[in-house]
Amino acid sequence: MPTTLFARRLREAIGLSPEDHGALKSLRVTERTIGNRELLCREGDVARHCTVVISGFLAKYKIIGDREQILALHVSGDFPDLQTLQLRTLDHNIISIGRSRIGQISISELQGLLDARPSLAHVFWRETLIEAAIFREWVCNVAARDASGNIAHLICELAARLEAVGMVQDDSFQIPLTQQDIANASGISAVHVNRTLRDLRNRNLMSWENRTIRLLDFDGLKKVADFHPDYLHLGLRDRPHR
Amino acid sequence: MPTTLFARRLREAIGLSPEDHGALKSLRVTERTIGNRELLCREGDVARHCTVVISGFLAKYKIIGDREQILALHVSGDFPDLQTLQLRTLDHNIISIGRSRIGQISISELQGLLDARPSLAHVFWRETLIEAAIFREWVCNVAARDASGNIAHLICELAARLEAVGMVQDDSFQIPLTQQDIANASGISAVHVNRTLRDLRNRNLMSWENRTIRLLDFDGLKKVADFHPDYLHLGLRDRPHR
DNA sequence: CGCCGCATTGACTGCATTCAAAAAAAGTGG
DNA sequence: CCACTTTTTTTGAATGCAGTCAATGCGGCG
Repeated sequence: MPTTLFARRLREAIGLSPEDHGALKSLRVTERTIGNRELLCREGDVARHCTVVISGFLAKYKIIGDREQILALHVSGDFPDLQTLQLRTLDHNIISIGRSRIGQISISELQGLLDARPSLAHVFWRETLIEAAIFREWVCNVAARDASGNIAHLICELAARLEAVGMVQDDSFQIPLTQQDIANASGISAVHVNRTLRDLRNRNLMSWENRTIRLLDFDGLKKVADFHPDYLHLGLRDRPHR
Repeated sequence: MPTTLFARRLREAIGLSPEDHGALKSLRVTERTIGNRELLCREGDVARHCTVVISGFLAKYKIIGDREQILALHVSGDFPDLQTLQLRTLDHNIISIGRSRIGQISISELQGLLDARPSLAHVFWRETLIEAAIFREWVCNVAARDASGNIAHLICELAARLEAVGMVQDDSFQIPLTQQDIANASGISAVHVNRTLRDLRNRNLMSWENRTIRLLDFDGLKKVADFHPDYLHLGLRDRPHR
């Protein structure tokens, strides 16, 4: 059950085989709720289980000097810490933004499943590659785009990823991020984030009230962001070679 | 032969098994030289072979508006495009900086080897995870560090990665990057890169002449960069779980 | 020898940061 | 449910770091 959204996204993208789907569903998953700003794991930790996001948002971040740099956001159906299957120690912190529900799978059990089903291992490897592609785009965001492009891109990406798991309705979706979080993600000061959001609002591209983002003009927003969703590899067009 | 440096790095890090090492060496590799600024592959391409860097430097980049954002640098022993084993189309360009020598392996042959040897597939997956960790640190660089920290970190990372394949001698190593390249990598203007390098030089942390970087005070440079090499997962300390 | 790409420096500009303070919203406990 | 506290958002004003523009110097290569 907790891996349903993950399977859904994969089915759209690569046509996950029934056997692999079944194997996924057979995993024993312990559900847990974590509160707002609660730390799921810490830099230097040695992980014992692997996490899947059931609902809510997780953020990866590192402390750099006096800044708290957000490196990635994870939504329902994501596996934020696949890394721990191969690399012993975590090199970043993971926190919940808002209240989240997660599933935890024992690493050894998952390891066993992947050994038994190499095709499933490939699916997880593929996830890692997509996460890397998202990091690359994130680098472009913070390094090359101006404030409005940067933030618009962040919103477009979240919209596309939430859409892929059916969490966008009426061009709207919920996010519990504060403007300070956006600042920590984009490398822009919180004050300037506020001004930039006002700008996007005034141009009738989007609204953001009550933790709900509404895409008033998604095409316009994509244009500002220079957003091309190919890097998310969500569509059927981009199946793996096998 | 062309995978020797790759194997060397892995042996240090995870104690690559003799069988996997042998399997790697058995791969048929076509060597090629590519000239300075020559494009190895382009965004949107469908790759037919997988690349290993034998010598020289490759850079991944994307065009964002009027900027050319460098996303990653690859040195001897790296596989820059493992992604193509799982994701059909490239989402970035790869170029040679300076003259490079690369090896090309047919994707289907490599795919076959990985299917036959799941433990080797794990090794490549692990490589992907480390690349992702490097991207995360890159995000910190461009988003959270100031100009001198950013550039110092870039140099520290290159030093550590080149050291791992034995390409640092006398605290010195060769790089063919121009200051404009550093600018494209770090999101800083070329003029400011120049000033920042002068600053690092004046503080007797490093020198950079004739395409050779000399680490005059590596510890001091690490301090400026806030460099902690753990994320590179180079040491024996961080073996995978299996 | 002359060209061209790269590095270097100065002067000016401007965008984003910082500081500060008020308004609004959200959370908390009686 | 209301009063109180805390967090978040919003705005203004001043500052400063890094960007742009432009000119010169340097060095390698044909």
